[in-house]
Amino acid sequence: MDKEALFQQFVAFTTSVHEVTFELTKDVKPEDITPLQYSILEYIAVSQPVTLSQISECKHISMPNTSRELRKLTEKQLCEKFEVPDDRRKQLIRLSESGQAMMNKAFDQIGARFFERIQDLSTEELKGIHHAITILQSKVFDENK
Amino acid sequence: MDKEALFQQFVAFTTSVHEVTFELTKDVKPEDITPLQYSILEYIAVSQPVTLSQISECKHISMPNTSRELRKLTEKQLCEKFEVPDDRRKQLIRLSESGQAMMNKAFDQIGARFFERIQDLSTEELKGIHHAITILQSKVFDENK
DNA sequence: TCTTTTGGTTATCAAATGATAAGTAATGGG
DNA sequence: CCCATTACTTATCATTTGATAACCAAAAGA
Repeated sequence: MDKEALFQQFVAFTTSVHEVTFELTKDVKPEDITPLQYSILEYIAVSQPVTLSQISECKHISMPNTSRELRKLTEKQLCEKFEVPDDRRKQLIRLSESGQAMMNKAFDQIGARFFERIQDLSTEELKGIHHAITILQSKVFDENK
Repeated sequence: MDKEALFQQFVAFTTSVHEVTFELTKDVKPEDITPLQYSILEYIAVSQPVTLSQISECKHISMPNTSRELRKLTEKQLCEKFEVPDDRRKQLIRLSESGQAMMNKAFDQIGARFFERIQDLSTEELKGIHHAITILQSKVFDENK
């Protein structure tokens, strides 16, 4: 097995993934939201409720900057902070109703483009894709190395 | 075949890919080079020789900004511009020797991390991965939809 | 030839992001 | 109870990036 060739293929593949996700998500970010803020909202949408520290760590943003962006997002009424009873230093973040609506709309658009992209594939092929993703996810892109 | 579930899996997968590529490439960008400049160099490295317009289009950077970043890169002696005989408006960009050396070093580091990541896998598993990437590349992440 | 288009440049400005220092309040461990 | 640590905030500054206008020269088309 030629590992070097596999690496080449891997690099080309990740490039394609970045390019395609760019295509799928472009223009879905609503007006007056910065890319960074959108990516934070995306993370909250998937993982809520989350703490500031979690956002900071997972998105690789320093705590001061995370705090700043989150203030802006709450000012825009897109998410809300809740105190957590057992540790009054922490705060749990959730999308607000309008924030949730916004992200639902965004995901709908992305989904529509995704379905368009796979529309011509047979059930067999879709199964193959599901299987391929499962393999890669578990063997190469798993978080714990 | 539940397309909705496949979409969920797809989203989680692309997130993992972004995360892993971040881990693989972090700290490989040499001092005094901005992220944007690094990504341009990466593109040149893979696709050289390229024109300014190609960089602009593929990396989604406006021509003025592409021109600016490229000027900085040539000032840093990391790439070189060549005139193209049959159309004197165009310029072909290539990595300079030191630019090539820099990118080789970066790719070596990334490769080392990649190999570490797959070191415990059997030949069978590696073949499976190769196959999985081939499937996804052709059916989902192909450029022409 | 005249005009339009293409490929690229320069200059300038605004906005987004990153980095750092300093501070508060709550928690937890001795 | 004291001290260190955690979670988060505020303020400030530098850098990076994005966006726009105005420009030049070569090429291509009528």
